[in-house]
Amino acid sequence: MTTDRRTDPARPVIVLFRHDLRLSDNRALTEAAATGKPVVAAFVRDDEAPGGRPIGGARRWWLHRSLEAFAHSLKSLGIPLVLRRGEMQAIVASLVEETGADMVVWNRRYDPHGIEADTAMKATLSAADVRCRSFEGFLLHEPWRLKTGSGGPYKVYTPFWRALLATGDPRPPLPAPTRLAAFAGKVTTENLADWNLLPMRPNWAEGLSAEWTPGEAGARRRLEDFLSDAIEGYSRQRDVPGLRSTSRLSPHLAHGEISPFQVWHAVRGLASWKEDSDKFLRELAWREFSWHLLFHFPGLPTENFNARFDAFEWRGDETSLRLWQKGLTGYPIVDAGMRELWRTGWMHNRVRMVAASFLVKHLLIDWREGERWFWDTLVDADPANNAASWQWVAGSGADAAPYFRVFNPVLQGEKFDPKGVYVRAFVPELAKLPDNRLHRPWEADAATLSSAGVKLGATYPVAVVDHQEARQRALAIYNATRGDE
DNA sequence: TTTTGAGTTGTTCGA
DNA sequence: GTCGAACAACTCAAA
Repeated sequence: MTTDRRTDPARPVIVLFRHDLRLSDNRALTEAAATGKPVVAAFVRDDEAPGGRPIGGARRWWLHRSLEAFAHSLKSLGIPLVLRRGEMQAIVASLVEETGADMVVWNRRYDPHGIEADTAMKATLSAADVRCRSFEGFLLHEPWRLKTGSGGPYKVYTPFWRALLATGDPRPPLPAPTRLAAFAGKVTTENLADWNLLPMRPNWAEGLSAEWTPGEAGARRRLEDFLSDAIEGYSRQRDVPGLRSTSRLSPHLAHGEISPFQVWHAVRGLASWKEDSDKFLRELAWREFSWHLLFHFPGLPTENFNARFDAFEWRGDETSLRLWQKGLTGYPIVDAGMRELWRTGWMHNRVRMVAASFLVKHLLIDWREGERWFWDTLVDADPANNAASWQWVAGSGADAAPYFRVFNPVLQGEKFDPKGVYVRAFVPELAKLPDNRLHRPWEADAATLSSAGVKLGATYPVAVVDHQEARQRALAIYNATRGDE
């Protein structure tokens, strides 16, 4: 990969940005700075190119804001951000042509389309005698490096985690470059506004704006807040959706506004709260595991990891799918989660499991439908975590939940949101119900309902399925799927 | 090659 | 109310 080919110091180096919209701990950028060559910074978007998967609505909003922030940071170093979209290979070839660059650097991607596109790009560039260098930065461990004793990829999380720990601490993060040589020539850029990433009418992004600050500075602040406010007690409180007890770093990581190296070392460096920081680092390692799986099983977002599930007879019930999407299932914890997702572009992890399990096991709707909905609505949607987690819940995935594990939405609600802080925030029409009926409004007597202003079937839906019946149905079908093959 | 131990996140039932 | 067992086998990872 690395050649000894010399480059001409007067000719520029192109730095490609994709999922790494940050200045600090950005190896490609640091290496470019170290050459002393003039730098051309380009964000190239190929999700809409053939073979790509267009990013969803929530990520479009995020990307717009993140690019604004990133362009601003680069500008403070005297470098404009060039925006292009299309096929990676063609765009970069034309950038080389326009600028006379003799070197291109980037941080690696790990999704199947990204790998393919970058491989093709590299071949084109190398054939044209342009020096290429690619770097790590999105993942702590290159997915091809961690192997089981017999040389294969890991399919179970715990051995993966142990192997990850056994390789020692990942490299420390790099500081942001303090100076970059600007490229004197003119490079045309597309207009961010022309990408139409922001929703217009209706503007559903207000809730997203209220919750998130996309960009490197926002990511850093989120990490600092987490370290000062929430890491202590994380192992116990992370499951309580009514507390701000998780890091909420996922969308920042997905866009590369912060790197896993930065997160790892910030948390690893904490002297106290060992149990809590370990627990959190295990979560970070789940992200690694999902990408490891996607790398080795590129079909993960669309195909059952466990082929036995190909015979599973999902119900294609459009009506209940819509109710689930809108947060109108009649189960308060599920509805709160789905509405949090719609309003803020994010959902608490515990509630993701409950809501996902509900779609798959109570409604018997194909996990791919859920995956698609999350892809469109999550600001942190990525092909690895989203697919791996859905398959995990469905039981078709690697190291998956056993089929008989059917979350009871009432018990989950009462256990993790006992005071109803979460449900009341997102399902205000139930807010006046007492705690002991909040997660099971159908058991409230008429007086309680009426004094709370709740009329089932009118102000809040009647449950779309009965838990016990749905559970029995799921167990029967899952059971049948297991045997015959 | 064979064997062995283990495997994120739960629910329900009956003692 | 609390507690332990059953739920079911299967596959993975490593010795």
